[in-house]
Amino acid sequence: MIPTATKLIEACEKLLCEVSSLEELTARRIAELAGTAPSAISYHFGSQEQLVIATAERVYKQLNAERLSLLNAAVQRAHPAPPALSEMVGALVGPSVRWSLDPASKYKVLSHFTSMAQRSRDQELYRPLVEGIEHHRVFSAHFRAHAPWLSEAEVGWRISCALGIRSQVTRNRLRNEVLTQSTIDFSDPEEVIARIVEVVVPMFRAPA
Amino acid sequence: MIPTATKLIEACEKLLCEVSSLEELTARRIAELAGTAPSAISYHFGSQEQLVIATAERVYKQLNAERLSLLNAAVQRAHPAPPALSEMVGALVGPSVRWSLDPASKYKVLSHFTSMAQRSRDQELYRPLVEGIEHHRVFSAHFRAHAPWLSEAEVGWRISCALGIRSQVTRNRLRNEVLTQSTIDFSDPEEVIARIVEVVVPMFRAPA
DNA sequence: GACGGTTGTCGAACAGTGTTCGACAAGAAC
DNA sequence: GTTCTTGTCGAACACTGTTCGACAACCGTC
Repeated sequence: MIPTATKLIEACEKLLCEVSSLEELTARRIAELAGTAPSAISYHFGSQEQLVIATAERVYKQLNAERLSLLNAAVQRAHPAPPALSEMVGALVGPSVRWSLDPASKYKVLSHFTSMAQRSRDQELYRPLVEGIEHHRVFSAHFRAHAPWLSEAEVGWRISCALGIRSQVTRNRLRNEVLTQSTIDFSDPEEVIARIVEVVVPMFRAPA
Repeated sequence: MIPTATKLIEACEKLLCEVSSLEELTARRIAELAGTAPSAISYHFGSQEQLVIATAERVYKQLNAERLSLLNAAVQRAHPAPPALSEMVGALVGPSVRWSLDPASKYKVLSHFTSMAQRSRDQELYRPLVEGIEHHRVFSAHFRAHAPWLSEAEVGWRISCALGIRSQVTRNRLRNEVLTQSTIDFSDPEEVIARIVEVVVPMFRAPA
């Protein structure tokens, strides 16, 4: 017997993947798919918004696990030397880029979630998720081994920049294609990752 | 006598600036502020969504004008030499960064607009605005003078990356503060711009 | 076994949303 | 004077997320 709360999360996740716009995600449809009543959402999660947050949290954990697993694999391969900068950047931005281009992935849960976070009236709800960046600290340590002239904060800033570039390709694909005159194939994740590596690596070079 | 359509745009703009969440932007409030009936929105613009698009378009034009004016000023100052890379990057990302930190600016119109664009069911409505990048072409030309080893498309890609980094600071301020351990004052636009310049300029260096 | 109390489920009702539609008015064109 | 267009308004519609009271199922305690 699956608990209703779990069934709601699973229905919400599935619906978020199918739907092309958040307007199509309604409490009644979630409840129907979960085989329960709409009021069950409020009862178990407080609101529909918090149900979506709980759903996204699960997916985020999977994404971050994939990042760390890629990073660890790179560390193992290069051991005892530190892994190449390009491999670390690839581990950081690779999973999101691949997910965003894979229709079978759960990436749409995340993209819908971030757009919901921006629209919400109660920003506090999102604080715990936004501040959860332990996985980034792991990256920070390895990056510093490659760029000892940068402080931990400076490395953190560059990680943030890399993620900003990643968002630009996963969110504004159309705009990117216009700006690059379609010379980059933004439907090929490996090419996109290579291009990101190309601009991010120089950020870690020693100052001239 | 101001036409009703104009009054609606102005009311929408004002409301978008005051409001902290898009949920607070309702047809009835817009109509009330404009001194007309809610149905006037559908009559003049087709839908509330299209009214917001028309409102955002006006603001975008002002932002892009400011960018080009900064770029031209830099060109004049440096003439006949090309302006410094840092000044061009500043002209590109500076206006959005300053607006986003100035409560008196109309930046909230734009941030609400982009979050609405992501949620919409009808992406086609936004295509004209997203594809409008003539102002970026002007930047592209000047960047190339500084980095002749890059193709126009490669320069466009770097412009896109710079804008992605910009979005990261204007949208995810909280996350940035955590990642950089509050060593960067993200409420000071000039410091933020300097930090962006610091990571973007190396992207244009010649390959090693 | 009988009894409260907790926990969960359901459906009706509520206040709110954007949009549609028919009625009506003002003005221009003929 | 009539007809057509343009614009405005308010009532109505279908929909939204959430609340609330009724009811059922379970649990521990007497």
